[in-house]
Amino acid sequence: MSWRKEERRAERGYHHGNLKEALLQAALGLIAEKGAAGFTFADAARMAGVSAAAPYRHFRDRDELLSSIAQRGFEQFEARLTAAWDDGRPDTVTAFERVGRAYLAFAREEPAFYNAMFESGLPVDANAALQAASERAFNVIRAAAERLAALAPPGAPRPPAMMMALHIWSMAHGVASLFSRGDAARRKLPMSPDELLEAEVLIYLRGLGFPTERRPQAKSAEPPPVPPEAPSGSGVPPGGPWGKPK
Amino acid sequence: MSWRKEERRAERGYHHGNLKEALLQAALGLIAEKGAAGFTFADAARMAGVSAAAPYRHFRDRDELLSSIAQRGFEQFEARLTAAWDDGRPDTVTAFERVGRAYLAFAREEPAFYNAMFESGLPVDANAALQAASERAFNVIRAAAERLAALAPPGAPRPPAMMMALHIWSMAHGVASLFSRGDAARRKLPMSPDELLEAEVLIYLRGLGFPTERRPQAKSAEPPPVPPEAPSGSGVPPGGPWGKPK
DNA sequence: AGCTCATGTGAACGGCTTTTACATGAGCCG
DNA sequence: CGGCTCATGTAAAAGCCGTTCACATGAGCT
Repeated sequence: MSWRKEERRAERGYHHGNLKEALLQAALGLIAEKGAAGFTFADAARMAGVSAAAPYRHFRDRDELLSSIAQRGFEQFEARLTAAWDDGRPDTVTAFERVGRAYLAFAREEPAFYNAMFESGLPVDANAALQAASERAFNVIRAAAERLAALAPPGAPRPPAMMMALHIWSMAHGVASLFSRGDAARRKLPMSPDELLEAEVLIYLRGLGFPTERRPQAKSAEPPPVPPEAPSGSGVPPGGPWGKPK
Repeated sequence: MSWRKEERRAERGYHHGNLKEALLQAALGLIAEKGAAGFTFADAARMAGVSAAAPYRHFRDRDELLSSIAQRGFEQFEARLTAAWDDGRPDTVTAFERVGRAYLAFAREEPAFYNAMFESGLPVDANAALQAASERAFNVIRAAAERLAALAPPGAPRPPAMMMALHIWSMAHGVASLFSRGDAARRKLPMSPDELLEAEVLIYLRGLGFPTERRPQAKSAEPPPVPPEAPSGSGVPPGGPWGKPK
């Protein structure tokens, strides 16, 4: 197999042709394997079949490659959250929970992106484009929270949508960081991270007085009536959001 | 100032006397400054005034030093959470929220420990002692949740204490990670991380049907009556847990 | 065909981690 | 007190990484 390098060189010639992309892909794989801390610029170059100095033609330094990956991650993240939200269909609460699950799914299925985005220790404001991408992703949650806030039961003071969005974000991020990723997933739990987060969000929404049942809503007209008997029993499946304790 | 090294050597002689401790302290300072990723074994040695090879007499490798710090961190963390809980005085809900604030305070005031414990990327199960220390810290939250669960309003199904503990942990960790530490703290927020977490926990507890007012409770006898008018107004300060929207 | 400039190479520097052979001296034993 | 021993520290070296620099290559334009 020692002809590999020469052959690769012969195949591609002196110039790679698409090195930037190849480096991003290589780095993605390496980060998925060994984490952002273990990832090495030289390794990525080797994997792409170029010398250790070549990457510097495309990235100022290792950090810039990392933050490029983080930026892409935020873009894909935004796309997945947007798809999960699906403009609040079929009803706001259901869609909202789907966003929560999408958050966890992303953390689980794209560990490299998630790592670069949230665990690589690179400063949020290092790159203006990065920060913007991060904000766009958050804005999906924020917009969803706004729709949800608009459905708040009348009478009670309306919760600020921004606060709700931050709360949901912190729940999803907390569960993902602690229980849903790599080594952390090895902590033994009585339930899956998905179930854990779903219950958490349901209880939270109930605390805000929302009906937490899932059924189609009027488009955006009158909010469904809150059962007058007591919000604590409103529409939650029997046993509450956490199922029956055995 | 170039006599410094020789003088230090003269002061301490060939043997340091307390190198292990000195290295831990040096590492703590370095991690606080530059994060666990930027921290360097060689730097710690330099700071302690010894050669780069000396640390290997006390730690198998860099990771072992890191996990020693994480372990100490979990011990101090446990102590602070235990103090905050204060065995549920003056009432369970108040004490519970104090635990939440203690979580954030620790993340803020001991960034080096927090970093080593949660952000250094070292596997949770690398070290049995580390894992045990981590579990002891979590058990404080768990025990508090158990006391809280015992106060659950009668009639409704009782929430599993373990689940509550995990929920609270994820909220505190999410807020700390996203908003309360280093670079992340630079995200602009409409409220302080402490307020954010407090509101989050209050809403969550209300979602479980808990009275979220703060007033002395009977020792552990009958839970205070839930005002029959509506849990959504029960004891929460005017404006709800989030203050008045302006 | 010739030129130019983006892209890739190899060598070199300094720094880090870890290992190895050797140095030192604190504490114990006789 | 004298000598031994072993924990603790040192210097040197190997191997890796990030980064820079002068130089090579060849794709695309004129």
